[in-house]
This record gives sequence, structure tokens and C-alpha cells, in this order.
Amino acid sequence: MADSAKPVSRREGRKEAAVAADETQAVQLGELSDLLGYVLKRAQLKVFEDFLHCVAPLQLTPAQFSVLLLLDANPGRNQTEIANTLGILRPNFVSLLDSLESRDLCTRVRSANDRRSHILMLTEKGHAVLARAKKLVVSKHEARLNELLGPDGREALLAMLTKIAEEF
Amino acid sequence: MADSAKPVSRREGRKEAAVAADETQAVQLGELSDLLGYVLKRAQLKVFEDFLHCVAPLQLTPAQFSVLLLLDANPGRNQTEIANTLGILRPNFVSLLDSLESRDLCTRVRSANDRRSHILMLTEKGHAVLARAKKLVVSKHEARLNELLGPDGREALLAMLTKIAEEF
DNA sequence: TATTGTTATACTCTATAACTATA
DNA sequence: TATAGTTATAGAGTATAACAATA
Repeated sequence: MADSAKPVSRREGRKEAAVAADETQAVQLGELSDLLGYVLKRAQLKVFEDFLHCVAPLQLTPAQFSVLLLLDANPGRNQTEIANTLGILRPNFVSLLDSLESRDLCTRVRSANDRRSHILMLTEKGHAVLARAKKLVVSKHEARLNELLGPDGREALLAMLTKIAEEF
Repeated sequence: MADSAKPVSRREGRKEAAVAADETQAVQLGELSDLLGYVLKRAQLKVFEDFLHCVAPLQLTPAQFSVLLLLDANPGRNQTEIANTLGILRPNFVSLLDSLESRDLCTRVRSANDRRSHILMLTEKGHAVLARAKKLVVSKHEARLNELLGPDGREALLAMLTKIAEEF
């Protein structure tokens, strides 16, 4: 997303001649501002955009970061297990892993028990990058959210979103 | 989304032999369950999925519904204005509009003032379909969310997401 | 026969450049 | 020259089918 798709905020969209008096009417969101799915998607895009920006020094996408986090918390799992947990289809997980492995952040090792499966592990560099990424996420990304919503607000938001994700 | 990418919920992932005692360890989400962006995305997918299901009789996607809502609330606007407001790029808005217009839900009319621009309007059928869609959204989709979160919870969630979408 | 990782493929979203017709 | 709508195109993300190796 370069800059073009960013939605117009409430007081924009005027033509040159109308800037001073803000003459031209802004487009009304109307009932859209009460549609949870719409606002949810908008908020999600904003949060991902900020995540990307905060972790830019390490060149990690949200998806890549989530894989590293999961490998750290679950050493010795295979591709299917990790992909399923993240809701990523196995075929699509292959290239994601390829990119991480080519950067020496994780490795695939054929399992001794079941030689069909690949055991996934973080490399030393993977651990180091993950540690640095976590620091950036906490100190920059989540810190900004805390600032905007307050610690209580953030907790409440997380609880409601988790409820939707798990029970809806 | 057929069914494959659905994430494994907490107590799954065991091998056949282990089902009874739930022996095989579930993959641990770990810090992922505290990452707002992750939960936000998961919740958004769930909500869109439910929206699609609830409005299935009318064959409207969330994006198409948002366009119809906006045209209803802002008659006489052109493509650029509507697309910008929704955060849709003008080139991508063309085929979206084509599909709505081919179903006789809206029309493009060349503006008399500025013959470059297309004024957008809902057709009679467009108004009717939008009215029916609104009923389905309120009575099925948003009703389910209200049931899950409670009216106060829903309001609080909407307020926080709006804040993120506008100020983050 | 079933499963793991993989390839190939297709469809949707999103993004940019460039054309045309108007201004 | 600048803007509105459009075309073409390219890249992500996501989906399914099918194959080789292994169980």
C-alpha cells in the first residue's frame, strides 16, 4: 500500500476553490461507520501498516513474525502443525518457509521417526532476530496502541477480539 | 475460503492413537495470543465470513454492500469520490462497479457539468436490494455480534476500533 | 490406503503506469 | 497541463488438485 488507497478522512475531498471555506461537502459514511466489519477491517489495515513500519529494520511481515514466534514456543513441530495453527494452508506455507530458511532464520530437518515430515527449528540467527523483533513490537508498536487506548482499553479490546476469533 | 485455512483451536492436533487421553500436545500460541494485530486479523476474517453467510441470499460481498450503502447516503457523487472514501483505488473500483451495474443495482451517468466524470446512483432495484441486505445484516449478522458481546461490549468495541482506524 | 511436503495453478485484492476524453 | 475513468499488468494472499516419498 503506497498511499493511494488511504480513505479520505472526514474533512477532505474539497476542490481547490473551496478549500478556504471548506465548501465542498465531504462524502458521508452514514451507516458504514456503525458496521463492525467495516471498522474492523479498517483498523486491521492500520495496525498491520504500523507493525510493518515498526519492524521494518528487521524486514519481517506480520505473517513471518508469527511463524518465528510459534517456532520459538513450539520447537520440534512439523510444517503441517505450524501452518494449521496459523490458519495457513500447507501449500502456501512452503514459500513462506523458503524465504525464512533462505535468510537463515529457521531450518527444516527430516524427522527420524517419520521421514515424511520436516521438523522446524529456529536457527541461532532466528532467535536473535526474533528477540530484536519482539523488542521493537513491544517498545514501538504495542506501545503506541497502549498510548491510544490505555492499558485497560487495550486489554478489553484484545479480550473482545479473542472472543470473536474463537467463538463467533 | 473453503475450510482448509481455519486455524486449529486450542485442543486439537492430536494423532489418532492419542485422541482418548488427548495425549498429543496442542501447539502453543504463546505470545501470539497477546499480539493485537494477530487477533484483530483473525476476528476480521471471522466477521467477514459471517457477513458473507448472512447476506448470501443477496449475493453481496462486504465491499459491494459498502458501495451500495455509500451511494444511498451520497447520491450524485462520482467514482473517484466514492472510491476514495472507501479506500479503494480508482482502477480497482471500475470492475467492482461493472459488476454492480451489470446486475442493475446502480448506474453511471455522465455529468453535465464535467463530462469526464460519472455520477453514480442506485437504481430502483439497487434500493430494494440494499434495503433487504440491511435487514439481513441487522437481524442476522449484527444480532449475532450483539449476542456474543452484549450491546455495551459491541459499542465499546466499535468505539475503540474507530479510534484505531482514524487516529492510529 | 493415508499423510507430508511440494508443485502447479487459479482467483481475488491490491498497486502502479499509461492511455482517452475531457477540462 | 491536469483530472476522471479506464486498461493493462504485476504482486500479494488464498484456494484446490495432484504428485513423489514415506507410512
